[in-house]
Amino acid sequence: MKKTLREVAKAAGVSVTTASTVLSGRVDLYRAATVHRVLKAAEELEYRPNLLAKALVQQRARTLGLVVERHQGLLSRNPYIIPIMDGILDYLIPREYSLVLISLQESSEETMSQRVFNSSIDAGIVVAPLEDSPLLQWHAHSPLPVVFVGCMSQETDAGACVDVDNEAGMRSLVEWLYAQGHREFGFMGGSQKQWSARLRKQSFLNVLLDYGIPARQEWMVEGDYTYDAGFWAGEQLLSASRLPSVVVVSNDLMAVSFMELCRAKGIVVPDQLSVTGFDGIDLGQHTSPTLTTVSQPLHEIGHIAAEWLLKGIDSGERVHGRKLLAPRLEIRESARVIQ
Amino acid sequence: MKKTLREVAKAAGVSVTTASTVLSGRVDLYRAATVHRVLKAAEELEYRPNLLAKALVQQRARTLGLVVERHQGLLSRNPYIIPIMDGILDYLIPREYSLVLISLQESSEETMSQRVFNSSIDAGIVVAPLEDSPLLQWHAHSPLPVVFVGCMSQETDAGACVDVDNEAGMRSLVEWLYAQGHREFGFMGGSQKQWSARLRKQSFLNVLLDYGIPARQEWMVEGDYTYDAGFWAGEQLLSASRLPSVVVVSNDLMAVSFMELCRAKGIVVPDQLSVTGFDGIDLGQHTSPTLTTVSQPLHEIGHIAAEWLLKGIDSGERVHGRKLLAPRLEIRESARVIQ
DNA sequence: GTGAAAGCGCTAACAG
DNA sequence: CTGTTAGCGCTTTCAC
Repeated sequence: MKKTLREVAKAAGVSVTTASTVLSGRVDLYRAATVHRVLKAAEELEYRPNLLAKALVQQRARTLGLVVERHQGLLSRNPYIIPIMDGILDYLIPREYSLVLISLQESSEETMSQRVFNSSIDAGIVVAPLEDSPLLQWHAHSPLPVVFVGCMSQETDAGACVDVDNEAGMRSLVEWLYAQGHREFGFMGGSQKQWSARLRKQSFLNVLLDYGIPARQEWMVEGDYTYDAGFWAGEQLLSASRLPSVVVVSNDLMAVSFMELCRAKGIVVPDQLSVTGFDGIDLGQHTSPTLTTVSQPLHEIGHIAAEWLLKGIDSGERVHGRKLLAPRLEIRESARVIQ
Repeated sequence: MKKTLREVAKAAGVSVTTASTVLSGRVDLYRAATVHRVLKAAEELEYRPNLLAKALVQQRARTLGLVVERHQGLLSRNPYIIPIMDGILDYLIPREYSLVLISLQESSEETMSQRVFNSSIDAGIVVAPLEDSPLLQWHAHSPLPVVFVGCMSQETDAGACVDVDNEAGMRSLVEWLYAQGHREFGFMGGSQKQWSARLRKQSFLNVLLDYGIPARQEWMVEGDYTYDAGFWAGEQLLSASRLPSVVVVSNDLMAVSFMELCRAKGIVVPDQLSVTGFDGIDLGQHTSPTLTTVSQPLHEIGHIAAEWLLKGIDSGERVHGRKLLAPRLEIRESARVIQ
């Protein structure tokens, strides 16, 4: 059924070594006639190399693992992962690497070891783990290269992370809002276990501080980045004695549901209340009003993560470094000028 | 560094065979003491089996491939794939199978063989290939089990497909529109190379026929399921001498951009024109107006495809059969009653 | 109950 | 230039 190298070698009348070498492209080592016989035999037999065997002997699976925790629900509920996947794949495909999806239902150390380090991957990309995730202790469990996306690894300098510059993004957004005349800021954050949520909140507060604007407690609420959170955290915020002029929401998904809540309550966005998001997911372009937000170069993040890992795999050197990519302020309809 | 079975065996003072057998769970074959020694050694050495080696010897990689063509662009542009992936993963994870993503930039027979059959998968799930895709000739190239999603395989009875019942879905939608008083139907189809697009269009026409409503040519346009197509195919439709009362769009993505086009042109949906979609992607719930559509049980489709394949792999029998899942009519805001 | 031996399909020294 | 030899780490008859 499935043809092996040995059969090709036999058909070509050469040794397995010769067949292997020729088929791996080092063609100049052999006589043209030999090369030709091998190539022809392989062609005729429709030979397909067994990558498993190759991986075993070379100790290299040519496969990366994309590890996502599912505390936030399914992939469908984490729309920002998809463009990252595209970026990874675009880099991997021409280099003949594969991507396996590792989705952790619960991320105990146990499951992590089982599912992540048992899988035959050469390296991993970990997306947005929570602060207490065992995934952050990756290197304590495995020598495999890893790049963290959407967070900074705890480890002093051993880790590698690529992320959007959350601080710069939040700053540019708030400064822009200030320039539009906003002076009363509400904020809906994400779980403080989420690295990006902490940074965004901190940065928001810093900018307010710079402007000498006090952060009013009843306008500060905390959700968990999920669609549902926009509603329940939103309810809390809207119950304040008075509304701010703008609510800065820490991610797009919550911003979208928060806008829906506003509509349901008869609060017109942006006329009565401005709302902004963060991430730049596609959805924000289709809501009404469209969402003013800070967009992440997600495709590029995936690309860079993959690039670093392949380099690390090839060189055998540890992958480390931190790269913060520039965010882009997307000015759309959900935030308005205050006279 | 990485511990092997041999080291475990040595540490436990048993043979590799014994260690292998014990660790594979057939514990009753050995003396309790032996079992215990092996287990303890494995634990202490933090032994992780090399799945590559296991796969090689068992001729089973415990991996499924999700194959998508990229004629429609990146994954980010095919939002319906994500819930399918979730469905597959939910089935695979507890069964210790992995999922690798195979995204074909161009699907010549060449790349298909290279990328699909070269990858170490035990079976494949092919999502919505075009009519002329070599992927449909899967069995001519490989004995591996495959399930087609979102299309029927050409092969007489050899193939396996799971899909939403496009005909029933379209019928229920059009019948509902008729019941709302609509008599003038426009239609924006997908590429006729796409199986689902053909079915949906045919079914649409059939229902009109049943009602004795003529299909007016200037109200029939064809896009290609992409976001952009909603605009260009939409332009064409809106240039008709007169507008229908409703435009039935063949997928949600085009319906969304078509609604945006209408808004840009000052045509109020649904007051001046009703619009409906098909697929039930999340986006449709967040547009304004929200999109009336026919939703597919995508998670279930993924689940069933994975289930069939694992059964096929285990039994060694060819996977075949066709399963059409019931669609659900989602009545939202974009289509209205005609007095 | 347990172990020796063979081999999955391939690559990589090392001879010749 | 080409072939022989030795494994990669594991499972699996088949003896003992």
